[in-house]
Amino acid sequence: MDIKTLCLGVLSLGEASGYEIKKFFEDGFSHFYVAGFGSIYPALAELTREGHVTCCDIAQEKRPAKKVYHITPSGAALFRRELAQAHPVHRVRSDFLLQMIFAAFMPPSRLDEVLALRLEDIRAELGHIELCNRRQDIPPSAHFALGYAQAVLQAGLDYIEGNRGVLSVTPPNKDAP
Amino acid sequence: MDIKTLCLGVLSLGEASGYEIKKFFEDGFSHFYVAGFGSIYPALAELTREGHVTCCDIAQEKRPAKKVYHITPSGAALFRRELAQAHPVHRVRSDFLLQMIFAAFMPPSRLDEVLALRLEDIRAELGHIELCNRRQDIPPSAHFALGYAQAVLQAGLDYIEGNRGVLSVTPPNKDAP
DNA sequence: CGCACCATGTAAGCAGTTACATGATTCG
DNA sequence: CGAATCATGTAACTGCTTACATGGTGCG
Repeated sequence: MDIKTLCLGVLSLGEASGYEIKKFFEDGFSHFYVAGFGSIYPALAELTREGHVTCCDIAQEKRPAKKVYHITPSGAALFRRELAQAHPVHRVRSDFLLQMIFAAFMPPSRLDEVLALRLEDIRAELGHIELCNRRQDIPPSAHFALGYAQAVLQAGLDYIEGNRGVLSVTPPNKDAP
Repeated sequence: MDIKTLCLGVLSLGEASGYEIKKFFEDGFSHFYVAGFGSIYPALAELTREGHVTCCDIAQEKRPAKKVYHITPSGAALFRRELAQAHPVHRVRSDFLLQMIFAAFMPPSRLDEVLALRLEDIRAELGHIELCNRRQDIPPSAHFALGYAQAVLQAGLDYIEGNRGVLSVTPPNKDAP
């Protein structure tokens, strides 16, 4: 699923501008998909050229004009075809886990820092998801996706808290030796 | 962490050829890192030019000659610096969860297929990890990373099995209306 | 006899990120 | 008064994937 398909997906839920498409993913789905303006705007331009979406310039008071995109029947058909074909890939690219493999080459204080940073990130993402779960403008199945992300993040959090002990080669000295 | 750093990491555990570096990640760590030959070989060549690794041509009987790489002190220092700097990013890019958001645009049979494919992938990865966990040639902290991956995969599996019901918009008709 | 494994490398291509450019409004 | 939000876009860059090229060994 490339970014063009993703734009078609969001637009099949309703009209939106490029800016709003980015926000759609940022607010809650950022855990499993991130896209920048540098990808979204060119994708929308191409989809327009291909006739899969149409575009209306909307002037606004007290803020910049925006371009609102609508999906066309050809776009909707393309999106369904894409959904029917795509293999459900789920790719993880974790510098964190890579760092853990090589934990022995880090000073203990740095190891603590890395774990703290990861826990912080997980907690932030969990908070994000909780907020997003209250949204009414997303399809019911999106809550399934959010629940999945939540379950997986929580499992990671619990794992770190329960097993960080195995990383410290030198356990905190019990008492006077 | 780019691929050059990763190669330094593997070589700081012991000498290896490009082929063996790829296998190191493939056998067990493929869940959170994948690299192809097209990345590894050029990375090793560059590290050699920079003096961070050295290379010995080793002829073998009944199989092709291989190039065994050794890390140099400058390479080891570079790797430690990299470990001390890198933010522990953990990025997920899931077509599967994206497809779930838009599940309403898929025929029910296709939805079943997608879920089955995902469950299959998870089970395969869990099996992979279990095998790798028995390896003796990896540092103890690598088992922490493997355990993390295992916990997270298991949580995903349980979530799908426990919550796939919410995806079917049309519950099996109770009885005659 | 074909396929998988061992083993290395090059070159083209692509998807996405980062940085740059612009500018009004609103909030602390 | 600086920062964040709203809003769109281009261009360079980069890091990785894919395909191509080569060739012996061993298994079913």
